[in-house]
Amino acid sequence: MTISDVATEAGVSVATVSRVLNKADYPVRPETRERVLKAIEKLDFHPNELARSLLLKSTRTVGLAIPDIANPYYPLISRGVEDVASQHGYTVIFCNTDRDAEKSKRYIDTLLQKQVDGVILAGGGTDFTRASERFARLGTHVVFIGRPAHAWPSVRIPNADAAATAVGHLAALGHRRVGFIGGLSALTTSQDRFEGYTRSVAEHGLDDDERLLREGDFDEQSGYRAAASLLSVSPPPTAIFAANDRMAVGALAASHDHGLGVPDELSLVGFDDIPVVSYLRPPLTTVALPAYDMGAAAMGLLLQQFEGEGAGGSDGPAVVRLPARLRVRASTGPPPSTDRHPPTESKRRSIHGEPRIP
Amino acid sequence: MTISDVATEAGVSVATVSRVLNKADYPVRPETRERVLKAIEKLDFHPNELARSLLLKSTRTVGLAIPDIANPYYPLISRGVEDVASQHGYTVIFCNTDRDAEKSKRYIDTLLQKQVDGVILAGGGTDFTRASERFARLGTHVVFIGRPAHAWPSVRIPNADAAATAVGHLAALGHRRVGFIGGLSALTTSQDRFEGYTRSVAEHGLDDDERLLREGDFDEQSGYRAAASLLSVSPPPTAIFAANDRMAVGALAASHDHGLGVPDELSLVGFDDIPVVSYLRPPLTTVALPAYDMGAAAMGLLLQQFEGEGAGGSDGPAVVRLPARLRVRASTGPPPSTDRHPPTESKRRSIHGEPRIP
DNA sequence: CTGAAAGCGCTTACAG
DNA sequence: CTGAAAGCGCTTACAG
Repeated sequence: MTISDVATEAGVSVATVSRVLNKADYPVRPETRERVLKAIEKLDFHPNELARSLLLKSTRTVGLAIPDIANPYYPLISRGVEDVASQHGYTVIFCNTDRDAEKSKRYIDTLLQKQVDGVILAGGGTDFTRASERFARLGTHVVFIGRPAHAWPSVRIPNADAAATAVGHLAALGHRRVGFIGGLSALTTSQDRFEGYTRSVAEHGLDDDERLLREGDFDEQSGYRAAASLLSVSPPPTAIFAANDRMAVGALAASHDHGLGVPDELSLVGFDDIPVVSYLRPPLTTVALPAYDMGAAAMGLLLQQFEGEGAGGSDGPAVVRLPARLRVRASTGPPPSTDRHPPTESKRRSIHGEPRIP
Repeated sequence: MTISDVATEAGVSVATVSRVLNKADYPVRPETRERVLKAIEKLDFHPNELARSLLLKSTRTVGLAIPDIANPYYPLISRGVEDVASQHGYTVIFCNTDRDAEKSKRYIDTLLQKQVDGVILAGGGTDFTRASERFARLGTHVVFIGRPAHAWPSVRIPNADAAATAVGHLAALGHRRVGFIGGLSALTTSQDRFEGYTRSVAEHGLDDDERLLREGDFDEQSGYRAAASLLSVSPPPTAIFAANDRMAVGALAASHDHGLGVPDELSLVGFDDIPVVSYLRPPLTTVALPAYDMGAAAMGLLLQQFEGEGAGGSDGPAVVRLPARLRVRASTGPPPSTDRHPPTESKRRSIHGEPRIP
């Protein structure tokens, strides 16, 4: 079923069929157009995009590389990318890299061969640096979600500031010993969140005790273990800040299994605001990231680049900065012995607001 | 950067380049092959798959239509599809239909134009019936995840039996009044799970009270509301079976907010075994579905069809049946007043095993 | 307003 | 062992 079948059926040339298909305003005699439309309908004809793309040098397809769609942080980002793409007639190819160099490379080759118009790279890992140079050299547009190693267009989140705000919230409640469960330390995201923690500890004069630091790998189990280990430190922390929600969920389970009430005996803060955490009991205080918007914005940046093709050098790569927001829920409260540092009235107010970062 | 650039660089014809690229065993003089390889390397050449696919009539691309990747049931299925696809050199295009006829149609047109070799249709909805006929007519292979309206190759789950087993588990614990929170009743999945509930209620002589039935829409909020409403029935159920985990998570939150201890005052069973539920406290008793395997099996069926191209009619469409498994965790226990129906020793044993269904 | 023809980047008989 | 040429299904100047 090709365009020439349609042409035959309608008794016109393929050029005419192509015109009624693609050029709404091209002058075609109304009754000719009508006949062509009828033929298309009758044959249930779908133009072969392969042939079209080959000629037009655009596939209207983009690649999205993420570590793992099964990680609950990514589905919403993906939806954002996908919705905006689909609204503009683009299609998305998914790649789960597992942050594995081998897999990443294979996917990149595939995307290149499929002639994608652009790629969105999320979840970091050092492999992306060389990859993005390759894409760029071959004329494929690149957008990062997160802080890229070099100057690429990107969608950014104030990871450090948000982490500092989260720890500040605990300090305002009267906590002095705040445990930290970090993510994979190779990732800029982890580094930034740790930096925010450190900064806030210094700023509020909290206990600067390296026995309060743990590194997880962003999943529930690592959070469970890290929390269990933190709780055996003496004196134990009265609050724990985890660098993502999944680890915080693990920490919540660990607290429960250790017989500690949250927030009465231990306060808990996560990061990401993945959908389930507001349904935990207690619901989790966390830093909400606009995951859907991050995906949507990344696709928006790509679209912008497609249009600006050959627009000439502007002032540096486009960067979209999206706000994070501390969502205070019931997993945080004053430490067990509040008499040492009763929160002042002004501090208490700041607890219940929803600081926007930045 | 095309194959003729490589040919020029290596001082051979494009035919030769094509041969070293695609025909490992085609006789090419070793030093010629060497020169071609060098040229490819030097130019970082990637063959344009568009041109290749146009000729070969295969894009090595498949479409995956799911309701919503942000629904935690689908990421694992997607991973299964994606991993198997990628292992065999196939690429996956994602489509979030939101079970919306308009969107589904748009996606189907897109997939058809992109000349995908096959599609995997998951999550049901009536739109797929016409869609799959269209695909088939145009030579695109179709595989369903779930029970298709007509005879298509599919990956199946014993929804009814598993639901019956889950309710049977509650009956064995001594429950007589078991509330049911169903999913969208238009879906075969929901219908099957409800049928299992009904069958088990009859089989174990449980209260057959339609005031114990609620319909949700598979998300946490609807589960919360349905549970809240069920708890106001008099007498209230001593256990609730929700047709999926997200609704069960909502029900757990509702129980908590109503001051009911789980499982002491109310037992709760979900369905799906999405990753987070084992980290809830109490961890949720649920029916585990092999989500990853379901995706992997679906892609496997597709691959099988690609190979069996023109193999001639076998005996009906291929169907892969995957087992479900009741995972008994701490959210289920005997009802508050066990004296009425103390579980027997044999029943208690059945509680702690992990029945495999079928 | 319409059509004939070139060409996008490949693969593969066919001929040598 | 290697190359010239046809052709996959389209789009678009160009000519009429």
